[in-house]
Parts: sequence; structure tokens; C-alpha cells
Amino acid sequence: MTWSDYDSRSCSIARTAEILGDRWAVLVVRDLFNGVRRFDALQDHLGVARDVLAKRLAMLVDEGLVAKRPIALAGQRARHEYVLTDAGRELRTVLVAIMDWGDRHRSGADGPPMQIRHRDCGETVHAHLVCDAGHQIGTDARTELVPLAGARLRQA
Amino acid sequence: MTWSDYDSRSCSIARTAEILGDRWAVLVVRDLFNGVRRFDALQDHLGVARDVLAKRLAMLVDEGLVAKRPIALAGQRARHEYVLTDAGRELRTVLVAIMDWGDRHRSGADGPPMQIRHRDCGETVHAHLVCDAGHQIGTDARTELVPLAGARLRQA
DNA sequence: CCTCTGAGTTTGGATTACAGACTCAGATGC
DNA sequence: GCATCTGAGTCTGTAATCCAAACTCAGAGG
Repeated sequence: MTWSDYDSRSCSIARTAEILGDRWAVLVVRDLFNGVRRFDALQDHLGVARDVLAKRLAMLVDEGLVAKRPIALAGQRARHEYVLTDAGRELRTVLVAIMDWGDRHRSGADGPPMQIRHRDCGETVHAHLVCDAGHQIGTDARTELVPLAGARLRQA
Repeated sequence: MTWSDYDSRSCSIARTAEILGDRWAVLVVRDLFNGVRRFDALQDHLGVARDVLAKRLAMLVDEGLVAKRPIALAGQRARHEYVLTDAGRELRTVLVAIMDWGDRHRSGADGPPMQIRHRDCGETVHAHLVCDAGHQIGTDARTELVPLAGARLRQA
């Protein structure tokens, strides 16, 4: 049983990529993290076509990463806003890992565009690989992939 | 200067999503990590259309994440294989973060399909957010986004 | 009544994805 | 020598997406 014998699609990476494997989905989640909540604000900041944004938001709501909430501003008719659910907020590690990579490999001459700071201590936040025994996992660390009960062999 | 005043595209997440913001690109990198190296093997395992795979591989080579190497098997004509470059291998944190999320939120009744183990100690590997002072950053931790020299304001 | 705004939906054309057939070159079999 | 096989794509025609711009719709303001 080698890696290739397992079904490519019943893999947590494949399942997540089904949702986030789209430029706009990632950027919508990023903007939601950064406090952009309304349709027009997202559309304006991202520059995405309006129908595509509508479709992505509907998908993200459908997948439970985003909630569409009514918002009643004083003396105005009902609006709504989009906010991340708990599941959506748990993507933070993914976004930071993506940002770390971009900072290292796609920064311009002026260096990285933004930094995430831990308010309590002022230090920069990064994503790291760690094993449950607390060892840092560098690019050189030896790891192995072990199939669990949820693994599925591919159909012949 | 709020988040929305900065150019959405000159952001490390946007730049990385330009490359990985595609279902197949992510899965190709995942399979390369897992030792699948040849065109037909990738095509067969992923089930992607051949022209799309060719295009994604060319893009990944172009972006410096993947190298196309000649490989001379004894008594056979020259073949080649695709391998991750150092930059490509540094995506491991991203992939593990994506996998962690999928494990938590998209596992079936049987639980997660795979587990990454640290060979030295046998414990599971996960992606975590940590600040440079060593504090764990949970979903509740307060962080702030600070623009650096590489930040670009958007054109009006 | 006219206009404005937020949040989409519709439309028509340009891209991209997809599955399957086709190509090409070098090895292999007879 | 000729037909066959194999790896690694490329080509083709159709289906699905993307895109930008225009349009819709409902409620608030003037």
C-alpha cells in the first residue's frame, strides 16, 4: 500500500482544496479576517466580478465557513454582513502559513508588505510545524505518512 | 490607513494564491511531496485532464516550486521527473495546515484519513501559530496587522 | 416622484476545464 | 524491417467559468 493506492480525493488536503482551491475563496476569507464584512466592500477591495463574489460567498456559507447575518443600522433598512464562523476562523493557521511563504518567496525589493503581531508581546506571528512531543519540524525533519481508519483505497 | 486602503494584490497571501489558488496546483504539490514524480503517475492518481496537468506543471516550474529533471533509467531512453525545489518544499507548513483543517472539519465518520508522524519520536505533526517570543497563538489571541515597507496603497 | 444605495442577477463574449483522440520518438518483439 | 508499446505530452470540440458592464429591486431620502 503506497500513497498512490489511496484515493486522491478522500484526503483532507483534497477536501479542503475543494473549498479553498480558488484564488477568490482564499482572498474572501482573508478579507473577512481583516474586518471587511459587506458585499460591496469585498467587491471593491478584491476587484472580483460581482457574480463570482456572490457565488463564492454562497459556497462559503454553504460550507459553514461564513455566516450571513442581518445587521440593523439605526434608521436604515435591513442590511447584512458576512462573518467567519468558528470553522472559518480556524483557517487562520492556513492563511498565516500562506502569508509566511509569500513573505519569503514573493516579496518585492522592499520586503514583506505586512506583519502580524502578537498584541500581548509585540512579536511577529508565524506558522510552524511541531509534533505533539514539542519538537520543531524543519524542512529536514524525517516524517512519515500513516493511513488511519478514514483512509480509502481507490477503485481499480 | 485601514486594511481596505492597501492594494489587495500586493499582499503575500494574494501573491501565493496566484500560484496555489487552484485545486490542481495544490494537489500536484501534495503528490510531489508524497513521492509521485512522473507525469503519467500524477495524471493517473489525481484524475486531472492531461492538458491541465501539463499547464500546471509548467506554471510550477516557471514559478520555481518544481524542477523538471532528466532521469536516465538503465537501458531506457531519457525520461524526466518532477521534484520540488527548496521553495516548493517550504510549502509543507501550508499543506499541513490545510490538512489539519480538513481533518477537523471534513473528516468522515471514520475520522481523518492520514496522519503525519515525526519519525524521531512517533508523535503527530501539526501546524501551529507561534509568536517569536514563543507564545502559542490560539483562536482567541489578540493580534494586529502592521504595514511594512513592502505595503502598497491601492490606486484611487 | 425622482434619486440613491446596497446587494445582488443577467447578459454576452473571452477563457479555461474536461475527456478522449492523436502525435512523436525511442525501445522492444518478431 | 516493420509493427507495437510507452511515456509525455498536444489537439480538438464541447461544457463550464470568468469577466465587465448593464440591469433589477426594495427601501430610504429629498
